[in-house]
Amino acid sequence: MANVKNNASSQETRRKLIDAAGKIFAEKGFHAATIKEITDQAGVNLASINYHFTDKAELYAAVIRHAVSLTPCTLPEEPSESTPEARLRALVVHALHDFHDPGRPAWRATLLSHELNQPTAAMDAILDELIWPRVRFARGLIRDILGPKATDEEVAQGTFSVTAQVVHYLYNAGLLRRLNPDLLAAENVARLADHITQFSLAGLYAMRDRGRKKGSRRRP
Amino acid sequence: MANVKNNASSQETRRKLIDAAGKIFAEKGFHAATIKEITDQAGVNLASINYHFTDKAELYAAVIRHAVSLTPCTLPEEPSESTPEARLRALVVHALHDFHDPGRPAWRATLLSHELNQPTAAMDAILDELIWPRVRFARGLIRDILGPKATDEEVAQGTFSVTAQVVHYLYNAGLLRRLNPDLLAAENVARLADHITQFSLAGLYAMRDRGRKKGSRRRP
Amino acid sequence: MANVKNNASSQETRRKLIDAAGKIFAEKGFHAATIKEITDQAGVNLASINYHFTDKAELYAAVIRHAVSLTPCTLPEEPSESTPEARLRALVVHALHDFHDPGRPAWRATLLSHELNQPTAAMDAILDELIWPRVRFARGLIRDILGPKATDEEVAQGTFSVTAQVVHYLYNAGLLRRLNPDLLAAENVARLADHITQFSLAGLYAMRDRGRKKGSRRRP
Amino acid sequence: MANVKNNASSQETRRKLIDAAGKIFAEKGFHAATIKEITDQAGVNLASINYHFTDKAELYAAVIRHAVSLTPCTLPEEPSESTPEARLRALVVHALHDFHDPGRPAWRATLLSHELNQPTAAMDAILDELIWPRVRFARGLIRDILGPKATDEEVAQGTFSVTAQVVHYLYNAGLLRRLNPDLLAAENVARLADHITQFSLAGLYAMRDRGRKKGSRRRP
DNA sequence: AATGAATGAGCCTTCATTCAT
DNA sequence: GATGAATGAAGGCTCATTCAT
Repeated sequence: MANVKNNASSQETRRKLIDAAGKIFAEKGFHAATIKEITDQAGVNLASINYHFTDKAELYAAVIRHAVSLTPCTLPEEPSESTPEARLRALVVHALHDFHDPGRPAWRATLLSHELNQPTAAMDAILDELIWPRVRFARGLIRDILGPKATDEEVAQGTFSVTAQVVHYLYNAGLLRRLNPDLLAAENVARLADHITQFSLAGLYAMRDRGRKKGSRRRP
Repeated sequence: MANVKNNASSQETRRKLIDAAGKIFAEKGFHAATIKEITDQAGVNLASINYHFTDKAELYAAVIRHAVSLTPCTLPEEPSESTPEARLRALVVHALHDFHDPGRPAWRATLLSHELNQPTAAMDAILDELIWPRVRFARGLIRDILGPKATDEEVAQGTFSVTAQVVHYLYNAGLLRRLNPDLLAAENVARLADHITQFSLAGLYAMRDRGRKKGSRRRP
Repeated sequence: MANVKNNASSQETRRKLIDAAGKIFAEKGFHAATIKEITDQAGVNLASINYHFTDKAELYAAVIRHAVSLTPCTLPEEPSESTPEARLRALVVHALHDFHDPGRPAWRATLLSHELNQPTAAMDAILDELIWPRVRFARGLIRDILGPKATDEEVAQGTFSVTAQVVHYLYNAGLLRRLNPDLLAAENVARLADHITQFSLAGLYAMRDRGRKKGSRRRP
Repeated sequence: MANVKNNASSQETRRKLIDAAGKIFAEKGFHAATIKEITDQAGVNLASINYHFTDKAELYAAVIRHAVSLTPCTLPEEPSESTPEARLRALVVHALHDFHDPGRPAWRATLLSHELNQPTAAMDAILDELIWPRVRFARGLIRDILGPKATDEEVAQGTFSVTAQVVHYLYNAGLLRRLNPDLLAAENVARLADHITQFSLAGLYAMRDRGRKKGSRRRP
């Protein structure tokens, strides 16, 4: 009851604070960011943070929660009769766009990758609400592609390779832009998505075929 | 001049400071780490840092430089007549082991990934001495695999996908360990290297074959 | 004008605030007490204090005034023909009970002793309405006991010794309880009152007798 | 080891801080006192408190410890063949002078009475090193005066009455000065000591005599 | 009359840095 | 070269108070 303020103006201030804080935290990290910077950016009083969030740490947690909640778990729902290939491509495209969706605050991606790099208490929420659903979804899809004989380890390996490429794009964008200016250019995202899909499908099919050979050899 | 101390005991203090600082910086990041913590850990006087490194920032830079220097550019020198497959596997295995080499301070990997995530001025050195040589090496290898007709973009894409998997393993180890305890277990690193190699080769071959088809179609 | 609110609900809020404030001020002193604590305890809005009392300081003054008003100057009205001994005992008993009267808020005694220890502007009111009447009453009684020849100084000295014992009991209860658990036990108050009366009477008689001897010597 | 600084200049700063803090804490109490006030008064840097005492609270504790240590337990050692009367007078005079000894910081008495009124963790030290030795000493003396037949309760009661007068003088000096300007004047301390002694002796003798009568009546 | 929101002043504390020895 | 002491700048937080509704 103490921290639940329902007034409209209150919500507005909270929103401004979370916006500003998200930006600054993403730029500088938790410790280097100062609450004065944040409140200045938000155009509110310095003591507002304490009033609305008790604490700098609580504000940070709220920002993370907000960032997570901005990443709805609407995974691409292809008609189940679609080919696994189509579904994989949908997944890759969705992930690549979703994270850098221009409709979302620009700091969302950066902040989350910070948190992944140096987890705080807020990490659990991210894991539960953001990571796990996607991992499960991807595993299901990849199991479909690898076929019924795939072992759990093979599914995990395949998921690892696919998500690795997506995550690399998402989290190491800053570095990659310096290494591959063209590749990362916004207008080329679709081609990169194509590449990831094709590359991964080939890899997965190879896993499946090798599995079959092993299997047929094992059970002649 | 001012910062070059040649005394033996002086060098010893510098070494202790860099060791301690590396560990603490890796754990907490630059801002959250305090120089008192570092000097306590190093067992030296609090003023030593300013004496030997002028600055907290300078100490950090020195630590990064040290970490970089600890990562010599000894890329796997396979006989050039080896098959590209063998050379790719050597690259993957090398990268996976190199980063987590037990002969190096445990904080080296963490610190470098911090720096990649939130670059400071020290980033350029890392890029030049650590990243670029490896990227160039990988690109050369992948160009060999993709064949002479591969475009620059295709080389970059292939390199992206291969390095993505290695980097994912290296930087997101903490997260991955929670998602795939088995996959990341130390004793399974070799199998993961195998998987990455096979998966990537399949992907690269698919790129090559597609390129050929496209090429043959384009120039009949 | 401004501070006189006549509404019934208003008076109710004032009462709740004074009650809560009295308790908290007594526990922690003026500075350590926060108005949030007080309003929480009172179950009213945080801004109420400023609305009803203008100020934290004004609230404190009001609390003190209330505490003083709760200590009516009903001194023991023994029939004047009673022996001085009986009247002294009545005074001691009255003082011992009056202060810790269970019909009064428990914080009254503590708060007043705080104020005596670190006087604020409210001190004058206490002095005028609480202390002086009692001192005058006691002096009158003791003058009766010491007899007409007693000097003003002797009266003051006698009053000092008698009130010292009462005040010691009242203000240093916390400490005394640790030194003399038995002596301070509630059920033994009557015996302590007896003791104080007898002890003091003996002391006063000795003063009187000594005074007479001196006097007879001085005016032979 | 961390907080034990042995340098001469360090000790000097600590002394200046304790002096200033003692004065300010005595004037305003712990919460109302600000460390800026204290460091200004001491003529040292604001951060010195943290350096030497870690904390405002630790500084306060150090001040109390210092005040206690300034009150050596040198109780008046009258030749044991002295009359109890002489020894009682020595005790009273000693207590009255000791506390307000001009050779001691003026804030010592005030500070200790604050602490008695609102005990903090430092209270235990005061009790052990300051209060109890004196209480034991006084009880021994009063038992001598009351004679061998005195019960423990009688000893406690007698001690209560005697110490009440001393304590009243010591702790309520501020108030008493307004009620009895003459009585409390510095030049009259000796006469007050005389009065307390005589008054108390009379009270004690009365206790003794009453005890004897009771005893003789009880065991005829 | 009452309340939730907002504010600004001020306090304690931390910390990197400098100084004197 | 090394150390203990000192310093000032700045940060987070608390709190009494005010404002708008």
